[in-house]
Amino acid sequence: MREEPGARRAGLSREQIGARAVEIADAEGFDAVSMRHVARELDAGTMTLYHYVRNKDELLTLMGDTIMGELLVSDEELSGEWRQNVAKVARATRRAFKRHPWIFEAMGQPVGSGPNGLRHFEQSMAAVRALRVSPRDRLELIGLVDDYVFGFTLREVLQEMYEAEGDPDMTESGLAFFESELGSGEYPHVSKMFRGDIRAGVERLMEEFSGERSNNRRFERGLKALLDGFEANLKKRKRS
Amino acid sequence: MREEPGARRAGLSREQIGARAVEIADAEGFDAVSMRHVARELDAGTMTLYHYVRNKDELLTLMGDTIMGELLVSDEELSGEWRQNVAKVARATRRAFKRHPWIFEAMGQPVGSGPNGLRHFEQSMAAVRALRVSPRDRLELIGLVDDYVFGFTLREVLQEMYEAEGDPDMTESGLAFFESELGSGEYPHVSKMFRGDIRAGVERLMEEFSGERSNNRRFERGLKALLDGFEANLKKRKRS
DNA sequence: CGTTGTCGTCGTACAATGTACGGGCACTCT
DNA sequence: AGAGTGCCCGTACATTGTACGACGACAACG
Repeated sequence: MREEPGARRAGLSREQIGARAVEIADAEGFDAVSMRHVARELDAGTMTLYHYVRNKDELLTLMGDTIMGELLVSDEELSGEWRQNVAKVARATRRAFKRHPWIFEAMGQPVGSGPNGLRHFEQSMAAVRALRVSPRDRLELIGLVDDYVFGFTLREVLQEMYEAEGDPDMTESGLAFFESELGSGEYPHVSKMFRGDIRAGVERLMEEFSGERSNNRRFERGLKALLDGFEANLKKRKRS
Repeated sequence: MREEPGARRAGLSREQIGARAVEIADAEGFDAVSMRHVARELDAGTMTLYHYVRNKDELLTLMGDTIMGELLVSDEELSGEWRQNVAKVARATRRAFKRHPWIFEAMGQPVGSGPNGLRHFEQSMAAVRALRVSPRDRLELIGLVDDYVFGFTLREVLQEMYEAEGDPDMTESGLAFFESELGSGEYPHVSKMFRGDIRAGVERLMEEFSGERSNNRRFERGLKALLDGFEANLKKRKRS
């Protein structure tokens, strides 16, 4: 039940709107985020939203910034060691994205240029403050890490969405497709991985690369590799 | 002009449909890809498409696989050195994604599980065939590289889209927002980068991090860091 | 107190989209 | 000739984003 038409209500705020939209997306999926739905959830008329956002794209941007707010780490957690700091921020980022997997369906809207994006940037800069290199190298490092985390988490989330669709028929037909293609002999290097029983091999591989434990380990190893390589190249350059 | 109703025409194929849809997205943007538009471009009735794809999502998946076909490298380019092979595949991937930036707006649909995705997988496996490690490590490596390339290119493409909107008003207001936020003193580490003139500093930084030359260099350095780190960790593990 | 203007609110209307449904034509096989 | 099969597509409908304009509440001012 809404109030009288024309009534003054405790005015909405952009943050509030963004937060509600995020809740809807979390609960009912990204496609459930329509202007009408968000407005209804806020006990407001649909068109009222348009006094706070220019259009739906801006609402999506708002949602993006809401999430950027979630990947902030409390300042006490940041010590003097840059590697641990970077790792902590990276983990928080992955966690936040995994909490809101639909974020990747909202790509195409700028994410990370809002206020909270700026805060994340500041935090990243703070994380590497003890690293004595040029500002450019600092930027390159945090960009690199962000890119890796983004790519990794995107794949992870898509894979989980795919599995969660729960359509065993789809899984079955996908597996059958895989099996028949593999049998064609066009994929020697892939086939070599599954000596003999293709189906069992694929299932083993899927399992090995999808469990949470396994994903965490791969995430950490990739991050370590990235940081190790970056550090090694730094030292090499300094020496010359 | 279409032919008579009911007329037999050289039947459409899924590949053909996907390719046309990709052309439309390239030329007029992702939002221009509607069932009606694609059908019209193929001189077919709208509903005809539904005999080749279950729904629009499947069309998007088709488009994704079309692009996956573009990031294949000719076999002769793959030598015996795994690092160079991996780098070549990575560059081809980045190039293909940059040719079709809208790909990132189509996320949420599985990309990479179609036939061409499988071919890319095979090619990646072929690229690292000379690396004498366990299959699991091989998989981890190519996954890592794909993730990095994905994340890097995504950021790159979004940034270019943002710049290309060409709305100087938006750029101006963004800059003003940045400037006022920076002035608030809440971002000490970021501010320290721009001693004095914030606006000039931001513009210099934007330029430094957006030119094609600069992006190429960052891409290569990130890739090198990733591979260096991975290789070093391999050796360390083997030694112990 | 009346007038005027501004601001937040929203109902209505419209164009565009995805797609369910059902019917129609050309062709193949019996 | 008749029956079946596989493309083909027009129509219809629900749902979406959003342009337009009206209406009420409040503040400022006379």
